[in-house]
Amino acid sequence: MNLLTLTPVDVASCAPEGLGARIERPQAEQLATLLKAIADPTRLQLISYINASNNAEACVCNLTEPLALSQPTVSHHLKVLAEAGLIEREKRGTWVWYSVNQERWQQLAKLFEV
Amino acid sequence: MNLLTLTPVDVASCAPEGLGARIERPQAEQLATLLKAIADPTRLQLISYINASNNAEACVCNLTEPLALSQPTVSHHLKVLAEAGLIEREKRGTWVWYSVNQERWQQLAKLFEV
DNA sequence: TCCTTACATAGACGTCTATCTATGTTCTAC
DNA sequence: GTAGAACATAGATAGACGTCTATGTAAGGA
Repeated sequence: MNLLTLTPVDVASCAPEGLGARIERPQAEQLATLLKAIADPTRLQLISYINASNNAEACVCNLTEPLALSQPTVSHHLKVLAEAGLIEREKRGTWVWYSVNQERWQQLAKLFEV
Repeated sequence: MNLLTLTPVDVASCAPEGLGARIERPQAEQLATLLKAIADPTRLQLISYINASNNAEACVCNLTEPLALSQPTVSHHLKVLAEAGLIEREKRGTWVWYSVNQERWQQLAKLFEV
């Protein structure tokens, strides 16, 4: 399964019941796609750094230095997160501002409800 | 980072504040290890199938057929989940019974709290 | 118009992962 | 103690992933 070729996912419809029932293959694949997006230390840090910034938004140039990664690498991870719908992208002039999609983030919590 | 060489993780200490603060590298790596364990469609299905079984436990031979996977492949995935502390293993005679570690599962929900 | 800055894309490379077949181990039954 | 059943481990292989360097694109300023 390729992370980058899959479309964003409606989490609420993927796992409306948490672990209450068997998860069948298509839903399991959609959920795994979403979880793969955050199952990376760099991307977890990116999300938390964005969220902890002023106005809970950050541009790429604010993230490369604290993470000690090249700009293309940061862009790559942000793209993965954006394609999973976990962050949002807004271009303002030369800068691109990223923010966490709080609603989608909270939807993920439903998977862990019993 | 190798999933199988890392020791289980205390989730509560990893992400006690959800996204409220920056996640630093060591914690990000521990969390990612845990998330990688469930960021796989087969393992998500295994967890849900185990949990939906009688007494919320299942042996390997109950899981190979519904998932259409070989026995060694199922064993491999169960090992990954067990090493992450997400399922527990109990040998009774010839059979080995696996069950979901509900407490740890719910701890993961804390990551998604705002 | 040209330069600089901010960001994205392309391509390459080493590592990790998911699966398989083959084999080992442990337990029960006869 | 031998045979069979249940499960684990080992080794191999194809594909995916994270990172980099190099390059492209778009916006702003002199």
